[in-house]
Amino acid sequence: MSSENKREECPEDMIIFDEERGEYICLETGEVLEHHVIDQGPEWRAFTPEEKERRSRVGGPLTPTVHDKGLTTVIDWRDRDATGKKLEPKRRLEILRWRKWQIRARIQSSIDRNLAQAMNELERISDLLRLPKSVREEAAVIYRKAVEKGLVRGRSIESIVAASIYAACRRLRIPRTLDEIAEYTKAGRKEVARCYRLLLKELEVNVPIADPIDYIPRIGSQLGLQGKVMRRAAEILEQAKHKGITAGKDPAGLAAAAIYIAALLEDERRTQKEIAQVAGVTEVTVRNRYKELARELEINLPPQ
DNA sequence: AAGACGAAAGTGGTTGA
DNA sequence: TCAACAACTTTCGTCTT
Repeated sequence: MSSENKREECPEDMIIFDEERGEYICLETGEVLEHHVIDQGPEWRAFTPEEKERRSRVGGPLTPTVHDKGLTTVIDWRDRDATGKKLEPKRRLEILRWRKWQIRARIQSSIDRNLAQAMNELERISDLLRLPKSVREEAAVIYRKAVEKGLVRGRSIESIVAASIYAACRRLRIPRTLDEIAEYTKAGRKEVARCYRLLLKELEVNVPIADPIDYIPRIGSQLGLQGKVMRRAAEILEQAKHKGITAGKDPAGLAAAAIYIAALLEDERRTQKEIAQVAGVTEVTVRNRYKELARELEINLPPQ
């Protein structure tokens, strides 16, 4: 398809994935490169002999988000056989025992039990946040490592799961704030943040520093802004980064401020309040950041 | 009436002795 | 472990559109 060609034409670092809409967007041209990419699920074509070998077995794809990697058989709860006939009482008892045994075997060790529960949590939170599959799987891998290292002992599964999700988002550069994730946990922001720091320290999970530019497509699309506004905002942030005035600042706040300025310049004005709300910061922060950006970069704002 | 502005005081997290 | 510190928030009165 031509959209694939377009994506190749675009320089790598200028492509941004807007996971809200499932689109790849080029920051240079603002062009939508690929529509409706919901997530990158397993690819079922096999190109090499080994791949064929790996994929020839029956069953779903192996996936780390199911605690046993999706390999269990589930015995139906209905007391009927494959043809739908009711089972004989004796046979029924046998099946009952079998079912019980299978459940025990499935959730055998404490690690497995832990993972089973954790994966439920992971799915729950990921669903609420509408996270793509790639993040869920990354989070599952991180969580698994945490369990294996015994980091969960003494802490709630939920908060470690939330921390894993946050780490996965950061790794894959899918901007989600800690607050958004912590919102769906009982543990609260503070505890999740502590677990997140623990994960960083104890596992070798390296996380790229949060880039405010990553927040632009999300905030921009939620405000219904045109591509040119987002491009302008990205330019502003790029300049700011070179000037070294972005360090230590909340990336969401910086992105919000850049968008505010860009929207003014492009005659697509949005109020500080609107922007602050979707960016998850206050108006005051948007104000402070945008004043600073305008001053440092000597941007002349149009008179209102 | 709504938006923008900035001062002042409070919060939570980081850093360095 | 404690205090200093920067960034951010909350709140509020004032000015502008």
